[in-house]
Amino acid sequence: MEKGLISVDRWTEGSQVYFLTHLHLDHTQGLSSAWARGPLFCSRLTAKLFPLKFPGLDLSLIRVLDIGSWHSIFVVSPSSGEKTFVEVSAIDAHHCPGSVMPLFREAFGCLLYTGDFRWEASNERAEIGRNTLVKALKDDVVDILYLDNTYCNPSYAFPSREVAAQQVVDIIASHPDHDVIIGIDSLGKEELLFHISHKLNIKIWVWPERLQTMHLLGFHDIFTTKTSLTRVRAVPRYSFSVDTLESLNTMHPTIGIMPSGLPWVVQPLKGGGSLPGSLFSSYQSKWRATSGTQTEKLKEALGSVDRFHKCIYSVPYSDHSCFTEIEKFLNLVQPSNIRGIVSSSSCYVDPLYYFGHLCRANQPPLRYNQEKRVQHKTVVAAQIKFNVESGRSTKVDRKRRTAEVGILGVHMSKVDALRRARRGAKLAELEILASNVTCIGLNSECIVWLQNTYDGIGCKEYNPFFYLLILDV
DNA sequence: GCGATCAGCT
DNA sequence: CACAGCTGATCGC
Repeated sequence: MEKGLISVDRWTEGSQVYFLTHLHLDHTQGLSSAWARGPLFCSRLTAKLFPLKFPGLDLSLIRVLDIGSWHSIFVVSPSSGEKTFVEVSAIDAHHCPGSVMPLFREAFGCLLYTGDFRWEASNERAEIGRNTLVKALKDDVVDILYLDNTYCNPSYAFPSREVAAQQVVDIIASHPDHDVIIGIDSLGKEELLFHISHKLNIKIWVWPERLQTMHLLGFHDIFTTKTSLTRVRAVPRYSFSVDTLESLNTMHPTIGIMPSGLPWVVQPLKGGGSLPGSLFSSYQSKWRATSGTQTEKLKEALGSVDRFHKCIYSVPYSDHSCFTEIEKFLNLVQPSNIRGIVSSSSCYVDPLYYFGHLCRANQPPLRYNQEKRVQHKTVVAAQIKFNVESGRSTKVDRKRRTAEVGILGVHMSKVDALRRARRGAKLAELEILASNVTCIGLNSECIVWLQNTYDGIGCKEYNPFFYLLILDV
């Protein structure tokens, strides 16, 4: 297969055209504000979000792919020097805002790259996605399907996001006097938060950069950075921990909710399928040990909601397709061949293991433009984002550099400050706040307490405490 | 000094 | 374990 034409979610040198499926960090490794390697195709929404994630990026390099419409891209075969074209369309991947599945058609066939995707069957939006895909494919056969195989195992079974969102609403409603902390990422889960806000008629706190994102996505009223306006806060997932929750509970009754597709093994394993025995054992033993029969009662009451800590609920809200959804998707697409995109997981399963029988590799495929197929020898070399284990150097003893002391005694290096600035946090304002802290009502006891708490938890600017005590004074 | 990359962690 | 992500440290330019 000829390399050097097109890369998807891969940013190394050597391609003529680059595609981004969505703006999650693990798909943009290697992409930076200084990007200059070539035209960058993405969805309209991703293009809109780009300046926030990559300020200073040369926007003239961005090419917008509208969902369902076709674009012709001229490329040059590195080997023969021949000019040829690739047609590309985009299907909504329903993973996070702006996420798309690029569909390529060219002389040698048809390729579909799902990126990360969720293929729900039950709602109107999913129906539109399905119709867009059917229309785009027409009579073409997908020769190679690059598949998001994150949950490509029958063990992974979880409900639609609509159902999971209602489970979250039920949990919050059943804790009317509790504060609520929900762990989210920099992009995604907006509809969950919208559902909560809509059903409970409540605003939702998010951190400042996330509010900017929400505004770009068109949400203008339901999100706030003022903690006094709501008891529901969505915080970065990495600042969400048992320690954080326990600390918050020393001040005010607080529950945590983790929306995630990960630890859900609801259905028993069917014949032929097995996961390594250790895969979930530690996770499961954790909540079994701490919650006992209460967990069972809760599971009965709330379906597949689990509680692995007395104040933390885990809800099966996933932005990736579960096994049965992958199956439905494959029944629809019926590709000639499948390649899994996600290979880093220890429970990686080659999609062919479960879905090989759905492939029509033995059938003579009906290809797009048979004539051109004979004339040109170029193929799309979609470079796949494989997390191949590279020979990593052995561990080196690292000396801990003395950290500089920043605002409020929080350890903050220059690197921190830079990263913070890149994320759009207003460092200067925070410093002013800190220097005038007595003027805005925090007494010295409170500051000492804040310093201790802050250092003790080890979370930095996104720590719920931080905004609780500082930004909303 | 800065960006890229790695290791560690959740 | 790791859905996606942050942080600290090192290395090369």
